[in-house]
Amino acid sequence: MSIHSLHLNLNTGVTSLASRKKEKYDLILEAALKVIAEHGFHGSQVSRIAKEAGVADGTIYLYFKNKEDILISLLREKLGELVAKFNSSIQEGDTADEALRKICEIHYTALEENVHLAHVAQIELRQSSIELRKEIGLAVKPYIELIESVIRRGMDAGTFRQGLDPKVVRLLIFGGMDEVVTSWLISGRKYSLSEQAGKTIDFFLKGLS
Amino acid sequence: MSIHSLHLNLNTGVTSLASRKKEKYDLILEAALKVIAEHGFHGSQVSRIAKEAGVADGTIYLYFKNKEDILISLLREKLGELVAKFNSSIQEGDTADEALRKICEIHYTALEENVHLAHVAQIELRQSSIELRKEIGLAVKPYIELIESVIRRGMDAGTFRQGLDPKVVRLLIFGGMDEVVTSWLISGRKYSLSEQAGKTIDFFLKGLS
Amino acid sequence: MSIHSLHLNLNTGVTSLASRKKEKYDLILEAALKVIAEHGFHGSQVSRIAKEAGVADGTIYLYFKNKEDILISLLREKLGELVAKFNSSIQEGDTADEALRKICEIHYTALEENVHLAHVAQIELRQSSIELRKEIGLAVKPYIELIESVIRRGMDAGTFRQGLDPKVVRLLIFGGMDEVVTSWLISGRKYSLSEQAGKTIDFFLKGLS
Amino acid sequence: MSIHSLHLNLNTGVTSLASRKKEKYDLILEAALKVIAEHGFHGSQVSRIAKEAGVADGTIYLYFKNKEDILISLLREKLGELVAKFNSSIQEGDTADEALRKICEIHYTALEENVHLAHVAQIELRQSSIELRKEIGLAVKPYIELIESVIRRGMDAGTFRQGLDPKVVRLLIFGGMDEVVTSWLISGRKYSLSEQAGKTIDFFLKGLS
DNA sequence: CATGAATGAGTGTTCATTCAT
DNA sequence: AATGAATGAACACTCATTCAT
Repeated sequence: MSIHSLHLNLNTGVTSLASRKKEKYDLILEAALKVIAEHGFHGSQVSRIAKEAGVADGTIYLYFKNKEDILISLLREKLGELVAKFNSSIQEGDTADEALRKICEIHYTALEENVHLAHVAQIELRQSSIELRKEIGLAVKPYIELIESVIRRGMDAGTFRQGLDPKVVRLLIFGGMDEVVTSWLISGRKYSLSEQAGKTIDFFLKGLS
Repeated sequence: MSIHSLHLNLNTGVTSLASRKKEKYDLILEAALKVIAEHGFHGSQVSRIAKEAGVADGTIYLYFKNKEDILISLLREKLGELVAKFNSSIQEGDTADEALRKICEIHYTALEENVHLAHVAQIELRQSSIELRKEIGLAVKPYIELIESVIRRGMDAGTFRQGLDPKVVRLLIFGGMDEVVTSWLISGRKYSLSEQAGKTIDFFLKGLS
Repeated sequence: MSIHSLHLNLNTGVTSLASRKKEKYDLILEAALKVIAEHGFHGSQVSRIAKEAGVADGTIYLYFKNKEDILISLLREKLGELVAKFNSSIQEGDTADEALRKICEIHYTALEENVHLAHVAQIELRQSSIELRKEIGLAVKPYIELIESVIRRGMDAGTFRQGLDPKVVRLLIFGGMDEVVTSWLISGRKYSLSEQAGKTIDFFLKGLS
Repeated sequence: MSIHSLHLNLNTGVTSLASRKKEKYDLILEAALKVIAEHGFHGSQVSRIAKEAGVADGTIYLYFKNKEDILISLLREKLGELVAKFNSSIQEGDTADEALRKICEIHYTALEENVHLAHVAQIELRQSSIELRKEIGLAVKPYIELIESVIRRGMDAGTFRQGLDPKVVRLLIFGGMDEVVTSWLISGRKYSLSEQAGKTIDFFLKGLS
């Protein structure tokens, strides 16, 4: 390392190397989110994301392995934030009903408030290769497991009836909500998504009969 | 057209010009189904589908407008068959419970028995352009409406409770089943899909509580 | 052979086999002229010419070796008609001046009266392969030689001055008229082409000085 | 690094980013000129031009919008050079005769000395689409207007006779020379083109009579 | 003679990724 | 670390021509 680079390091002394790295990393992810939401999956060339982020094409590859890595990272980061929000919202003392209601409300509200993310998560990211879809599955898993844990808690507490298979029910709940969100998006968001939470929970809790 | 030619058409119904045309049309669709299921959406070049069908590349374009048209046609044909199966299975006298149970059982069984179709419908076709996705939506609509009609029938007969919003419930039911199928596929089909129908219906009918 | 096709033969019984052949040959050429003039060189697929002529694609190949052969034949026929028109117009007793004036007038008038032919000859046929261009050269040759013969006649008669090189002058005359026609076409035919004949001949006869 | 390369570096020390960009731009144009002249319009695939220029296919598209853009640029550059040559050759004090003589001599000499250019300009470029032909027309226009200005100058000075229509005469002159060049090329260049200039001017100035 | 379904060679253009600077 | 010019593999689609009927 030369004196010149040392000098540069002194200049950036206030922000650590790690945080600078983190800054540009986030910059690119935010750019990717915006570009994909605006131009769709097929209109999201690496060069366009780089331009939006204000960096050179090559710079992308200093922070991400390849294009797919950008998408996977994007999902992981955003979904991680969402799961963190759930965890902080669901109090220890919540009943299973309350926890499930919160999950559904946060699910709908978070996507309603962040249409970009909703569009990318529900529409664009699903146009990806098998490898990417497996990664998406991994990223979604913690969320599905969160739902399962709530179901188990309800069954243990006697709030939910016995005989349910939590592995199947978690899918039915996640898939149901997922479809409601996609349908809302495709409709052109002509109604309030968060207002569907009541009906959704009502169906999940009491079923058809 | 004379009586004679009409008569001939009846006689040669199996190998008329129209049916030969139909044959090659189906041949290509079957090849497309196989190739997409095997090699994924991105590995399904037109030339590969042509090779699998045993026809020249150019022949594809005598039967389909473009590559996307193959996929749309594929979905329309297969989904049409499925909806026909539903309609012929659901008897007039069926209660809403029975009808919903049949829908779920046919949904799971049909996809379990035709893994190629399941793979294409659940994984590959979702990686398509917005235009294609709209077409898919149109193709799926009759099915979702079938579910809605069963819900309404149940509510009218007093089998299902009042206060349900059929527009939301139909999404929760379709989305739930859809997620179960996708999960089964991604798991590597390590368990029986059709055996999940009981638990699924149980949840739909009685809910969690 | 059925009675039906026999009946057809009776209908065409008045025209000999040769003339029927000739008829379809001409039919295709007329169709080609129309299609090329309307849709341009690149829009003139063999199938389109066949459709315009009311015959099957394959029928074209019973009368012409290949696509290029259609174009060459087209030019030969039409240019042949033109040269015949010249020859019948130019009287034995005409002076070279009069003959040249007639050539120019017929050249301009014929193309003005047949815009289709003009378009194909001046614009479309020049977009062809080298082989075709050589053929075009051969087809045009008799016409250029006609011009040369008039020049020689004028020099022999003393009407035209000595020292001219007929081989060069014939090119200058043909090229000049050709450019005037093309320019008129590209301009959108906003003025009368045949009215340019006077000025053209005036320049050819007296030059600039 | 050797003295030789050092020497070269000194020589090319002035090469700015812009000039290097210009270099590759010219490189591709020169390659296109050579390839089109050698293999004809239809044998000039973009990949062949790239190979001849020693660059990758994709590189072409960093400098040119598309294939047609290469041809248009080629014509504009080369014709621009030619017009510049005319302008610098024709002195203010030249009489119209002298100016016209120079135009004809440069026209013939320039094309005789650059057979590639001659071939492309006279034969290949004329096989292009209507859009391209319009571009060609635009590129040729300044040259035709140069001829017209000389004619007008001669008429004003009394060198050329009155009553001429400069708009028609410019076409007759340009078209005449053009045909002589094309004929020379098609003949296989078996005689000297530049030696035809005398006869050509002689005809233009004095006409036939 | 006539048909027209089938053929399959041929190519301009995009864009993820690299690497010399 | 950052750049961005250069790379080159990959692919849908057209259409002149053939040939079994």
